[in-house]
Amino acid sequence: MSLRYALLALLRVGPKSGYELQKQFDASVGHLWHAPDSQIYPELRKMEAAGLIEGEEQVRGTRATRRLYHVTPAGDEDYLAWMNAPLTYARVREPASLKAAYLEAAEPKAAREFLRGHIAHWQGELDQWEAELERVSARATPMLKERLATIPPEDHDRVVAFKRLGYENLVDRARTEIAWAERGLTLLDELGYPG
Amino acid sequence: MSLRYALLALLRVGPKSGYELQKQFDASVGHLWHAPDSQIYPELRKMEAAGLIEGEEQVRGTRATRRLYHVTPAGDEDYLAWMNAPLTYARVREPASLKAAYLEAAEPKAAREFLRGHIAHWQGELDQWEAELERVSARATPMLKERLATIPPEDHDRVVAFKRLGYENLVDRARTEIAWAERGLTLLDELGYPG
DNA sequence: CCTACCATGTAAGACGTTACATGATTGG
DNA sequence: CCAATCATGTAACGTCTTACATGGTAGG
Repeated sequence: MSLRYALLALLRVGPKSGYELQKQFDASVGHLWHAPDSQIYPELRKMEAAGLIEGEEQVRGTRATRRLYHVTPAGDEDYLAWMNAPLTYARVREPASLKAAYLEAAEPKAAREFLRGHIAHWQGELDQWEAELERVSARATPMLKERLATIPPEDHDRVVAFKRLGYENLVDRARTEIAWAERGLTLLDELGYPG
Repeated sequence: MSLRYALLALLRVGPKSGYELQKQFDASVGHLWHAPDSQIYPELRKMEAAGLIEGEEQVRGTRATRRLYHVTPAGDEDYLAWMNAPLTYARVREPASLKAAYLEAAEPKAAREFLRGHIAHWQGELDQWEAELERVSARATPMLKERLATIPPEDHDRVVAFKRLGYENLVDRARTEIAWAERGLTLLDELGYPG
């Protein structure tokens, strides 16, 4: 259900086409909530059917069209209701924990590669999120610029602070995962696993 | 796909019925990977069809039966292949980050409640995982006892160490989430949100 | 006899992934 | 004219959740 609200968050900044949403998704909210193209278009249609957004058919060249979507008052209301409602948490489902808990079944080499891979994965994520955090702090991302342009200057700091908070959650997460996997590697050393 | 390997991990310890798996799931792997009853029975049937496990029909009383499943050599091989293969990581999908990043849209009271709820949620998880970590360290959980009984004593420490490692991942995660949300509350204070 | 527990599912729908599929326009 | 980019989807499949549905047995 969060895809809907991720899309509404972007559309509330200004009207966009499915294609634009798809691109900006990857470059902004996509860091927080990934969604493939094939999910965005159908979801937009569903949201339109539910009256949350309205698409305006626009001509492009001679034959092509594009649908420019904008948020309706009902959509705005729905978004705010979601923001004001408590979040429902999904039960944990952590493949890495599951694997770690039974790691004695893996070959020593595979065990070490698992932990190294874990570090590599989260380091990659961390790099991206830290870079995005930098860009947000510098108010340098296109979406953020567009968004700040629509609100009074005295609110800018607040908006940036919350955006930072969102990314910091992921940065913290990645750092924790890396530190844990490094402790795991130390454990393998202690257990005499070949390095 | 991890459900399959969570079930195999349990069945490798000893043969069990769907019902036993369901109960022990909640009390052991369920902490690492939640699955509802309605998913376990069909998955067991699929695994049997794939030749990974075999079910033995047992009589219970006069009319009732139960299926006791045990792992086949093919199932064992499949499990070890999974343990030795690199883990594929899913893209991030963090509703809490998403919400935090747009928290200026929430009412001040709702913003604070969101962060307090986040702390409450992860504190609840943390309590459970820490308790389980204690039980694992004391080698006091039924599944672990059953498991240790099947392997040579010199391997016990190793098995316990990995089990601890798995739970520590979740403990670390919960602590990080709590610390983050507390920083978020401090931010709200700084922004002059009513408390 | 009755209650708690043992035991096993189905059905509908939401959500997500991967792969496939097509065509127009703009700028060089 | 060709490549990059704009633009919009469908199809098939798998996963997960929620709710519904049924009956037997063991122990007091």
